[in-house]
Amino acid sequence: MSKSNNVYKDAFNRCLRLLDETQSLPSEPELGTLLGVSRTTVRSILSRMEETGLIAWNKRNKTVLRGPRPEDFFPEEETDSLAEIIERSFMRRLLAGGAEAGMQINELELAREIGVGTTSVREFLIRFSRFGLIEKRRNSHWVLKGFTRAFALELTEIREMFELRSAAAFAALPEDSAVWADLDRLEIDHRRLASDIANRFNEFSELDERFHRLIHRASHNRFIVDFYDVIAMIFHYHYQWNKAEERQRNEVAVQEHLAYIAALKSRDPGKVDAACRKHLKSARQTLLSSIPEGRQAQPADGTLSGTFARA
Amino acid sequence: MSKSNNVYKDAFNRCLRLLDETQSLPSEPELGTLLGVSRTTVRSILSRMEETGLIAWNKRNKTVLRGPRPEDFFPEEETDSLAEIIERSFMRRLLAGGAEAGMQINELELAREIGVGTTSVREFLIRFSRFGLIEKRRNSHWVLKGFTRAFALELTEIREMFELRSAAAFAALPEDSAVWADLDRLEIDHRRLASDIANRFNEFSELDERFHRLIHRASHNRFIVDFYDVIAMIFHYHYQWNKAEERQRNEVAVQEHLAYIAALKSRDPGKVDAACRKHLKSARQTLLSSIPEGRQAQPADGTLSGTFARA
DNA sequence: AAAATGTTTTTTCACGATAAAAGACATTAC
DNA sequence: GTAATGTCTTTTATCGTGAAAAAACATTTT
Repeated sequence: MSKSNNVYKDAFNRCLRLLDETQSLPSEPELGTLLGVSRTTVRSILSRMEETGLIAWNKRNKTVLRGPRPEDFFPEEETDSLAEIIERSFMRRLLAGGAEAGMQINELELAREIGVGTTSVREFLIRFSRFGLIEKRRNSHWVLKGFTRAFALELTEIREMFELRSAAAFAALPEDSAVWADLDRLEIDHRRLASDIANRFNEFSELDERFHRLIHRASHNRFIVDFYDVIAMIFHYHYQWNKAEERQRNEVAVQEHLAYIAALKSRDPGKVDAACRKHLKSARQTLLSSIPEGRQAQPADGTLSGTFARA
Repeated sequence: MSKSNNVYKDAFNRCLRLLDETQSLPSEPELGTLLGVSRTTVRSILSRMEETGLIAWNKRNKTVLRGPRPEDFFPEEETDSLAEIIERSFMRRLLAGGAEAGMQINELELAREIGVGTTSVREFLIRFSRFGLIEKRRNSHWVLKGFTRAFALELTEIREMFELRSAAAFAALPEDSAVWADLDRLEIDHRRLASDIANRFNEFSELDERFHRLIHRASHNRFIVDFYDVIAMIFHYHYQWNKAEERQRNEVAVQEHLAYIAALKSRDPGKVDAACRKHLKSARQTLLSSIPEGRQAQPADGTLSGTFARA
């Protein structure tokens, strides 16, 4: 089957949404930049839009004939990249329980269960290994290290080290740096969210990532910036998984962020340090409380069929 | 061609060296553990040893008939794994010069030049990406970030953060921890090397890695331990590449290590911190001095054929 | 002539296939 | 009955192949 055309389908859907706003589409290169795809893909999109009567296309003229209808869109599930499909599938298994430290991961079986080739699974596992949750035995299988309390503690230890340093670097940035405008924008978004937290509390996770990435970037250190991928990934699944008291947790976090932002704006190293520490401490608590320590217990004779097999 | 049998060949060579020391070989499972391979591979090795008249093999009896001769060994270059071959080849290109920040890396061409399949190259690049020297453009090529001064500074910043913390944790380890014996052994090896530094200075890099890995392990943090892979990789190639004043540099480093070891043994946090800082500072200097800042300059019309192409 | 469109080439992504290596099961030896 | 050997099965490592997507080149339009 070689390669799915999800890049095309996803870009097509995004292009459809663009149609609502304008009378005619821009040039091919411009569309390419806008959608983040090559001109080859842009032309495929335009071809289909012409075929389905969405636009009239003649060279530079791309006139919108009608607005997009629901049936024009490709189904959501066809727009995901293989890597995303594998990651979701893998994480579901990992968090579903019954996946404990020490278990073996079987590439072939994982591939079969998800319905993809082994190569894609192998590449996924290699990429995923940097998150510290799995480990490769040379010439042999992968071993699951488990989403344990130890993992969470090690992760947060580094996070705190990195963020304290980044926050200090942030506060020391010159007055005319562009980051202060970014920070202002974030502050406004935080205030907006805070004022309607009862309804929009689930929008916090996106804001959270934006905020912390901005701070980490101030370190000007690629290892610190890259490490935030690990945190983001863990928190992403953590948010999906642990919905207990979500509203209240996020409400607290928004307030901590606002205090943290104020401290940064004051540019007082002591205040920054204190606000940063306070927020990181409660973030750690939140993460730790979501890890049931009792998960280690398991039926001793479990015929663990599936991807994760007893070692 | 599917898969080379380098695991077998490498294990065979190592097994040959074992032959020199004993009259008869141990059981198959035991040999497997000793060589770090499966019994399947052990049996292939024994088969060949029987065929070439090295041993007489009858079930449990594996009598050594003669010592190994040079022609019994497989050639060194056939014992390397594909991953090693690709890494060496890639690093040679990277350090050979003409490889600057911003250049594109072409999987297909790299694969052709090395004479391997694209899959292996892809997997190598994914694994290698965690070192922070290359970066992937989604759905497109890899970009070389370059072995620059900025890279070295970012690397050492993290290293210093991690090692200071690890060293402090090390010194706080209980008296009965096994690490103190490891440290004693390392101290002895350092003294031995110091006493004959004029001849054995090139043995330092191996000792260096052993020492720092021991310290990092005291952090009990997988991210810190794993990060040492980045440092080890960089220093590995750096040692091969920059031979200038190697003897003198290593001589200094050995003495710093000894002072560092003494500080750890004193378990005085202040002394540990000072000794660690001092050594890390000179390590950073060594690394920085080996990066010629002028490497940015390049002929403007360079027809950069090969793996790294102008962006 | 700068920037678009039209066309062709190259590269990336993903698969199935195959030999090497690991692992599991069955049998024999001590 | 434990631990080895002998045999068979499964998994991993690697390649070649082909479609999707990008990139390069050629031509037209403004």
